[in-house]
Amino acid sequence: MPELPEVESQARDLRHLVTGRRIIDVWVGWKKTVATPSVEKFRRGLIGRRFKTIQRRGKFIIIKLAGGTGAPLALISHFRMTGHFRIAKLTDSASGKEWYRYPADRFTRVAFKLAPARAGNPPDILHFSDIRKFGRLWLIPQAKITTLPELRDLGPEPLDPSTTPTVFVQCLRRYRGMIKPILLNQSCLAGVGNIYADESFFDAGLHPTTRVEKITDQELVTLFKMIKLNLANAVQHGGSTVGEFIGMRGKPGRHRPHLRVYGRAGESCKRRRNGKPCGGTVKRIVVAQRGTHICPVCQKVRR
DNA sequence: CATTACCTGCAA
DNA sequence: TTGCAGGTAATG
Repeated sequence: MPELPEVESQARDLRHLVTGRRIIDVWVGWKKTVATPSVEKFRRGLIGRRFKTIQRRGKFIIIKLAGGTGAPLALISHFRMTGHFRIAKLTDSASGKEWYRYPADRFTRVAFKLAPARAGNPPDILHFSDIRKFGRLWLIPQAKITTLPELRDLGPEPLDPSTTPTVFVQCLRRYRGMIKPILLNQSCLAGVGNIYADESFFDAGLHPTTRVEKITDQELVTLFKMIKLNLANAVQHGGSTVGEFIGMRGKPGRHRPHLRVYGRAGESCKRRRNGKPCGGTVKRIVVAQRGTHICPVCQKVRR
């Protein structure tokens, strides 16, 4: 579920569903999902604390916790390829031992049992589900959020007004080589992944293998605008959902039909000029070991 | 730079 | 059975 719009959608759902809720138990089914600290400290740190605020940074979700003794803590998540949160009610009467399996989900790696929202209600289970087990969770003091290496080296937020086209262009000028891998490395913008990179290159009429040093400032500004547009539209639609459901209650994102190249190999290009279709066929190539989708008519290779 | 590793499921 | 998947870190 993983690019900025999908993570933003999850963060918003979390905000509505778990803000203020208290964690009363934690189950860890795959130890490596907990990046830091040890599983025991992770459980001890979380139990008894409440979800206070929920923010997104790039593809990370940062949950600040309240309560407990000692330094205030933060729970941080990264979904990588298939991670996502889901919430379910623990209405089963046999809710004792295997509460984390309710409802049945083979892919739950970590589960958080939340105290009932109101007396008399059943507890809720917040599942961190992740088919491929690449997703990670961190529990660290809030004071260390900005120094966590994974967060420290992130570029600016694409949709933040303080991230101007100039900021973007000047950052890219520090690099040389193919534009796509540079854009995907998160250091000039945080949150752009494979789908929205391909869509933005298409909209900007840029071939993803073009070397940055061969791209003019003006073209980079256009690329930046297209990135913002694609991300903002996708956020409006609740993300793109490619494989699994992404909504916290199982609702998929609605942006998929708006994609113009990603996942459309072999189909006709959607671009029209003066009302006439471009006539090209979307092609799948490999750039920096990632599947890449282009229209060979709209996006010319340049050396 | 490119390749490999981390994992599992699914479609061809 | 092979290749592919929304990501990133580690290693030549």
